[in-house]
Amino acid sequence: MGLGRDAIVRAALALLNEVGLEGLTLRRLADALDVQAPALYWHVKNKAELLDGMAATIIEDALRDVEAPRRGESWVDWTADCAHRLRDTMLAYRDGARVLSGTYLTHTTGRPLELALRTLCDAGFSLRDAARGISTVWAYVQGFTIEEQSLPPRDPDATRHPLAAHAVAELTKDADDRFEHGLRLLLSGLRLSRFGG
Amino acid sequence: MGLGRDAIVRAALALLNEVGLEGLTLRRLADALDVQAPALYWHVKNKAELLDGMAATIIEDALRDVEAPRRGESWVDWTADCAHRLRDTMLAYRDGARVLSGTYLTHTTGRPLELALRTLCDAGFSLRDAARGISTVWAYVQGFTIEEQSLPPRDPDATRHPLAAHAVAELTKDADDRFEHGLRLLLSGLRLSRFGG
DNA sequence: CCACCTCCTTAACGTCGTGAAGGAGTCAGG
DNA sequence: CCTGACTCCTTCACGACGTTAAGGAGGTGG
Repeated sequence: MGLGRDAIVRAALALLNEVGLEGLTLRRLADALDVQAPALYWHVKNKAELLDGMAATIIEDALRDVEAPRRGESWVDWTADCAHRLRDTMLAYRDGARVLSGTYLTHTTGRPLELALRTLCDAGFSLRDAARGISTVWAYVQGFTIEEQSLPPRDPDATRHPLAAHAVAELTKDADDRFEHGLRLLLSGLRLSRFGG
Repeated sequence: MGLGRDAIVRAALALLNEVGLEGLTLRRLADALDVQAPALYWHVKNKAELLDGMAATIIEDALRDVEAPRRGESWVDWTADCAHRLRDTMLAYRDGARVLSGTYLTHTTGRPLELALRTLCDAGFSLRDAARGISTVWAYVQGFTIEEQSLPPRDPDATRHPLAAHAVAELTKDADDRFEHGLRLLLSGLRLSRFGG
């Protein structure tokens, strides 16, 4: 028995939901595991490495049971499904998106990445365009979710910037719809670019 | 004379380029200003507020001299220009994108936001669609640039995931082209959605 | 001359990530 | 059964961090 690196990462993710990224401290984590703080260093090199492990775990949880598109499922819907899985899993943890911040989509995602590339190539994309397309979707998902998990926006001066005031009101509700809308925007652009470009 | 909040924020941005976000400490910043650390608290409430000010300054620098589209300039190119300005300014500072991380596009950006909304509305978008479109572009820019400024990706196992290996090789060069490519994807999707949707 | 306000200093507190040294437990070899 | 060696954890300690409290120097107005 004892700790094990995986148990530490799981406990860190659980603790993250209680105290947030700012409050995630090695001592608190050690407390939650009934252990003294330096004990963690036997299993984990750094706090940075711990955060890396947390990010990898989040991505893995999100994409673990992604399969190749079913018969009749378009690559557009398949890709949208992956994007939703990623966002949902990030949202499942407080500051989840910021934990992934700066984690390349290639961190421990060999299999899902391979699957996505194959799916897009089968749909007629060159490998290069498939790679760029996936990377674009990933950037969007991450950017959107980071913002979504941040503090709400300040209200602009409604008399000097009336459109902005309405827009902010619009943007503070219906996050799910907004995500879906932007995602479809991106994917329809991608579909449009499939041949030549 | 003396410090002044603005001088502090400027010095912080300069220091950011030397030591990075992790190394940006109030004591070091105070040193750079020939002052003791607690002196900063006369001008700035928190370190958090300082980071907020840095983020606001970056956005302002990026969009300060954006004007309404010139005659003959399409809204697509105008929007792409704004996106490039944002990315370029973020890239001008080490960890620039992470500093903006979680800063809504409405932070001290009343005027540029208003301009963008007006431009898209003039192009035929509803205010709602204009707001969602801009927010989508912003999410993409931020997500892309955060990733761009992070550590390079790990190489996937080339024998188990051959496509992924090629894709990663593709994604580690030509960041400018990749950014432009994804941006155009997004904007062509946006153009497509202009009426109905 | 004195009181006040502004802006800075020095001292200090609690917390953080992390390193060094060592102690209990297990287990293999003689 | 004893003795190392290895694993995993403890205790102790260090330097750096953000931040607060108290107070001093400089100017300004009564």
